[in-house]
Amino acid sequence: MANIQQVAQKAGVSVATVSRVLNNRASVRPKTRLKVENAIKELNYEPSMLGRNLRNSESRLLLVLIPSISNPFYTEIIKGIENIAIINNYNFLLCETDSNPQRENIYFNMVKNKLADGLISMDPTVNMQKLNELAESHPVIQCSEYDEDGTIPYVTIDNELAAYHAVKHLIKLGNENIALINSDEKYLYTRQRRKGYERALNEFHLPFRNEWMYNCEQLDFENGVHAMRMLLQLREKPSAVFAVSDTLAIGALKEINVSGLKVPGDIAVVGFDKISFSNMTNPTLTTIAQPMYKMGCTAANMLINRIKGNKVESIVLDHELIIRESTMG
Amino acid sequence: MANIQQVAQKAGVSVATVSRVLNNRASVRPKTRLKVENAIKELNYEPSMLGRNLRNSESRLLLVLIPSISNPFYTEIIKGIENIAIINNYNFLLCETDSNPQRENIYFNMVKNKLADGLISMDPTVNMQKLNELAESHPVIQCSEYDEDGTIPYVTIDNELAAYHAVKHLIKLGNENIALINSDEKYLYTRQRRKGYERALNEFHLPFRNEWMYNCEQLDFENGVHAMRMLLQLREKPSAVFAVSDTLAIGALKEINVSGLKVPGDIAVVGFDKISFSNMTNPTLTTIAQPMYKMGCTAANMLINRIKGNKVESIVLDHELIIRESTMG
DNA sequence: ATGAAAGCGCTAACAA
DNA sequence: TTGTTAGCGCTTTCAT
Repeated sequence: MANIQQVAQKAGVSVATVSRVLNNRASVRPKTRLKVENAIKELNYEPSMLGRNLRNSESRLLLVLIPSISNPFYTEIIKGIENIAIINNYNFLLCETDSNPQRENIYFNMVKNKLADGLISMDPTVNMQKLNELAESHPVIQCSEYDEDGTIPYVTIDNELAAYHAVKHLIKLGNENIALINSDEKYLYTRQRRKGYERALNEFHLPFRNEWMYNCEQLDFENGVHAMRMLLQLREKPSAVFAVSDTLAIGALKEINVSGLKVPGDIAVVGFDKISFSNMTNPTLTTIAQPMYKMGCTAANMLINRIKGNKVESIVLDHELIIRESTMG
Repeated sequence: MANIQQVAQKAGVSVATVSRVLNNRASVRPKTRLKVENAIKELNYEPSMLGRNLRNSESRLLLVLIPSISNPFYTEIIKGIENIAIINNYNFLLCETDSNPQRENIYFNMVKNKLADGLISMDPTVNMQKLNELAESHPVIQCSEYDEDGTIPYVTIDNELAAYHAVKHLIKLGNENIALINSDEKYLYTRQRRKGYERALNEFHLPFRNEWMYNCEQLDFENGVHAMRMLLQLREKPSAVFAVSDTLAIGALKEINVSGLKVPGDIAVVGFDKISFSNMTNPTLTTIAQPMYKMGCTAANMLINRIKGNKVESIVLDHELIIRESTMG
């Protein structure tokens, strides 16, 4: 593999001139440029980013932390990040942490070791202390889940308001007994969405029962099935369910179906996230859409700004209620 | 940010000794090692991979080409790759090509530019000529889809045999009119699976009709719905459907449901891939499971071997028929 | 417009 | 066991 030296030699110029051609600097005579370009072609030369990166002390690589790549929630956000990254000539590395601190550490170290120029965390299980520590000396942005007390800039939606809208929608349809299938209270968004749920119930003076609030450890299908099974065993069954993720809601849908009840006739269901599969269920799922793509773009832009050394402010984006069959008689 | 020089100075040793400590070389007196370790701690030193990588002329980064990260088909394979990568102290970059040649080029260039040490392609739409070209001078492995005529090593399953098994299963259940919802014939796996379908029909002397073979451009839900709609409009309807992907099959399921027919009572359905959602449908989906995780591990091991300069041979892995509700009365 | 040379941070060959 | 030094491939400053 040829290097810049050999190109310079073959073209009969200095390495500095070759570098100038490579970087499209203006101050090169067209004739010289041509000589260099020919040499590059003849030698099949490809510049090594290893040398360039060391010299410029940058890697042009961004890290994106997610708990699991199989979670469809993240796909659109990632596309947004990718889009902005590519426009700005950055690459990005999708880092699956599996909520495993060791994995997390690998990626934190990549930033510290200059293998990456910055990091976007979308992992709600991330070690906040370590993340804050990293952010002290390196560019870090949080996307979706964030630390209320920390100083790391974030992009998110108003989770409380979104939950409030979802529950209000169910109330307006005439439901009075509304259950909440929620995530673990250790997550900020869980607490925020519960608040929104409670606010809607209070506003309409509806009954509030602890047994209608079910907390799951994971946001997956099985937990949705299980949660719904529990709710259906209650003496006083809910007539509507708000699940804080579509996968949970799809699990609930399945269990309602299995038990012989109908959605939305017997029980209405609202999910959260508008994952692509939420449109493939039977019935299709009413859900809260987050502006995923925009969120990804915003996060990436914030990070790149950070890397450039600029100050960036946190941003709260709008959500939208998507009404589909699971709440339409 | 401190560098190796400053550590050496603070510890009162040479940079070579610091390097030895960093790389756990044996020939360092415990006392000296301690001095260096203290200096590292005091200065909060983190070695720069930029320097190390240039010196070692390696990036320890692997590229994984996929058409779309939102395709659940790839998740388990990726986990396999990740696992092996981490064990061997490699990182990997998930590269979404969107079947866009320009994107593809970015990633090919990363390998040429030494920003990545090798590449695993899982993209059936990849430009085979360019891939073969790259493989001439750089480590490349194909996973799942491959080039029959090329010389690039690959991991895959026996697609023809898998399709044969799926169709035979439907035949054994008493089905005689079996439709095939297939992908585009430009893909090798499409042609291979069609062959398996035809072989099973031939073996049992079953009718073969062109109108029962439906080719889709994309393997998504909407195409499955559409394909099934076409099949249901035929005068002679099939009593069973083999779809070459679960997302297609789930679309077919939906359409059958909408049309008032029952699965498997009226029409039995078999999918392909065993994506996680195939277990969440109603009824659950009979499908062909590929050893995804193993496939990923195998591909990664092959690539790392390639990078080390070893010769590697292509590998064909076993598949498995997973019988679930969509074919069980 | 072009070249010479320093240096980014690290590893390893060689010397001591 | 430790130090000295060259050099990985590139960019950029300073001369010319």
